[in-house]
Amino acid sequence: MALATPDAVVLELMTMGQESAAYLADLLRAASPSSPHQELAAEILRCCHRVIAALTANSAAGGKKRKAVEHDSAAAWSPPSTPPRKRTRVGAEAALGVMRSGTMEDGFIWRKYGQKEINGRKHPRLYYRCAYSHQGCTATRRVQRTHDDAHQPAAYEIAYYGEHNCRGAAACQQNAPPTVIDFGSNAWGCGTAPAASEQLRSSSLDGETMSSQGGWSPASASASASEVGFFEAETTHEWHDMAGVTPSDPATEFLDGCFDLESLINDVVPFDLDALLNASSVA
DNA sequence: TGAATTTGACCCTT
DNA sequence: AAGGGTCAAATTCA
Repeated sequence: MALATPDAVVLELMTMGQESAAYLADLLRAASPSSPHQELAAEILRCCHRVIAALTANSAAGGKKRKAVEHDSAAAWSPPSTPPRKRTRVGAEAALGVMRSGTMEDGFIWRKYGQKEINGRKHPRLYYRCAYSHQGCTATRRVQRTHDDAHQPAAYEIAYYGEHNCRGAAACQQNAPPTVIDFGSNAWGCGTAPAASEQLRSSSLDGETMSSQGGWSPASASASASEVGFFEAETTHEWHDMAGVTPSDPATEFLDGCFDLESLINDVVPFDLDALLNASSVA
């Protein structure tokens, strides 16, 4: 699985947006050659082009490269008689994907192996590894509850490390129910298999139990995991509202894509998009 | 009784 | 030295 930096993610999504906008412009042109809405589509195209140009220039200038995950699984599972292995810190930069969700479920079977109080965090950080780790699966994840608002459901920030190369992942994918969003990846692309859910026992996290449904963004559904390394999923509750708005035409699809992109940019990408657009228009 | 979870300690990185 | 990730013995659960 390729590492996806926020810039790369934006670039991918912007490219998709650009293609959608072009398609939208074609549709508008075909429907009504003199439609003033064509200008709007053209404006969207121009914006996409500017962002892509700016991002391309930015990466060409030498953006920070994310460190690759150095999971030495052989050493990690060496018997106690061997010398102590060198533990590799899997910091935030090594995460293959980070998501926020209203649920901790993602369809995989995880085994908790640790819990830690983190400075400045109200809730402990939970450490899980794939239940099929004995098959050599190196996938692990870190779950951090992000806020505890009485008016809002729990939100979790989940960072994924390593890749699922176990049979469990394949089985999971096969059993994915219709509610599942396919990310086009065997690493993330499976949903909540009921059997798996029941094996997931509730953790000690405030006595909470895992939700039986995952909440994934429909807008993210068409993106592969390699394209979206970090995205935001709404809570399950909010999801059902979104589920009713099924993209039925290219225009709606495009707007949904913009919504997804907007949240991604607002919540994830640490740069000022307006400034970026201004800079690229000046250049 | 076996499997999963909890939790304090250990160790690595910064 | 502090913070964070992992180990592994103890505990809990089905």
